[in-house]
Amino acid sequence: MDAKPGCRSEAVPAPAVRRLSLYLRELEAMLRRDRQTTSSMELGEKLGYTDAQVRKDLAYFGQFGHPGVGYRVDELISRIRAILGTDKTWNAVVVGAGQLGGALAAYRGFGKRGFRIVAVFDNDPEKVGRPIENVPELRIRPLDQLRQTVVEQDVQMGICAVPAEAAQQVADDLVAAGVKGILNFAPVALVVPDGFPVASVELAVHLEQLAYRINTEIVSRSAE
Amino acid sequence: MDAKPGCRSEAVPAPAVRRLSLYLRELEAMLRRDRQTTSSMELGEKLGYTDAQVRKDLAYFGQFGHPGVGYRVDELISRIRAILGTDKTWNAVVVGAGQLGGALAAYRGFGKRGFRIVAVFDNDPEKVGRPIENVPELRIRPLDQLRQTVVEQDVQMGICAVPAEAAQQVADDLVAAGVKGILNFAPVALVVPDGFPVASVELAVHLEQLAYRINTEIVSRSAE
DNA sequence: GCTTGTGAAACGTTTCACAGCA
DNA sequence: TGCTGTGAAACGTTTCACAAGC
Repeated sequence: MDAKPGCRSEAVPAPAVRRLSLYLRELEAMLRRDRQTTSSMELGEKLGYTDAQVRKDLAYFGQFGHPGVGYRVDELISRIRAILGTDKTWNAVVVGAGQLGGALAAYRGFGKRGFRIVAVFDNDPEKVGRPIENVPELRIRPLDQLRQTVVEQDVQMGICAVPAEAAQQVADDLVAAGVKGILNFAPVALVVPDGFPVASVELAVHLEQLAYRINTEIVSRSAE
Repeated sequence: MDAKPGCRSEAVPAPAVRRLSLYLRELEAMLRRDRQTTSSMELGEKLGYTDAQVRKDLAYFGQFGHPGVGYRVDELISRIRAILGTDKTWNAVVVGAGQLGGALAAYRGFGKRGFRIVAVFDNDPEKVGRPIENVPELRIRPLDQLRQTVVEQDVQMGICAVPAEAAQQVADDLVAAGVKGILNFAPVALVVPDGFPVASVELAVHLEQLAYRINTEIVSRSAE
């Protein structure tokens, strides 16, 4: 993706890393159903990938399988967690205490995967001091406490849930406060230092992709 | 992506379609700043793509540019909207009136891009009848009214914002009710009829990708 | 001059096919 | 026998480079 000078890129494809997260999710579901082992074929089928794809993805990181047997579910879970870095807990803050920010701060899915929201920030004086719905221990703080919180609570990630107009300033604040990566929900391309990790969740873009696919689906159906 | 038999795939790469949405967003921002024209290079730089990439993406759909001049902003906006199908309004329903569902139902970003949330559903009797926060005209309805609403209000899309355990049932209900595509926020791989459009927003997966990138970023920095 | 549109080359990813091992 | 791990082939996407046009 971004080949940096002086950095031997032993290139793990970004799509492979993304799929790793999905394998992990399926494996955890299998574990809940008391499955002991699985195969590249079974794992792939559930997610719509070929067996070769699954094996290749895993092979980028080592040899986790047992020929003739498959993969031990619990073992593979540990390995993938270690690869993704979610074998330890990550601390994150949410900036923006609107409805989306509130929902993200309260979202249980993050906790289940090793992420903890330790604080929520907003500059609206009306909101500061109020607790997050369903999470009374999280009270909304003013943005000028951001840096202090990041340092004191060992925060590595910032989640940006403010309107587009405010997002770049929030990104600058988060970078300055010392977070190591940003998950951005605002519909703008953030400008950050070179190589700084940003992941963007484009809610409207996903609907647009869906609209496009629905239209072309209909077109190709009628052409059959 | 999915080559169907009997369907001549004149193959527009999926990544190209995704970028189209991002170009549209940048172009709309330019329009607000009263820019008349732009170039593939300017557009690409804002989003981190090469000029050739931008031109190639657009070329899949026709010839929109003016050699020596560039692209007229308003013209390109109309063209991209027509390609994506967002030159007309799409109606969508949200299923799941938890905090995430409520936030999505109230999210202004959808309306700005041509999507209208016409109803919100939940089976919790405590929630049924209550209005969505900040959107008093949206009252939560029980799921048994789903099909009727889809038909009567010409709903083309369903947004699934329920817990993982309930998501497959909701997907089945949405397909049966007649929606043409699903935007899924639950952390499961939905099983739907072959070729049925589903887009998934994996909130936790994005954080995991970020965790991975933060870890490898640090590794490659210290290796420099 | 500058910028698009586009074949051709370069690059990256996925699939194939099979050796090797339980 | 069954399944993994992996080079090699196939495929798809991005970048290059330049002819054509304003």
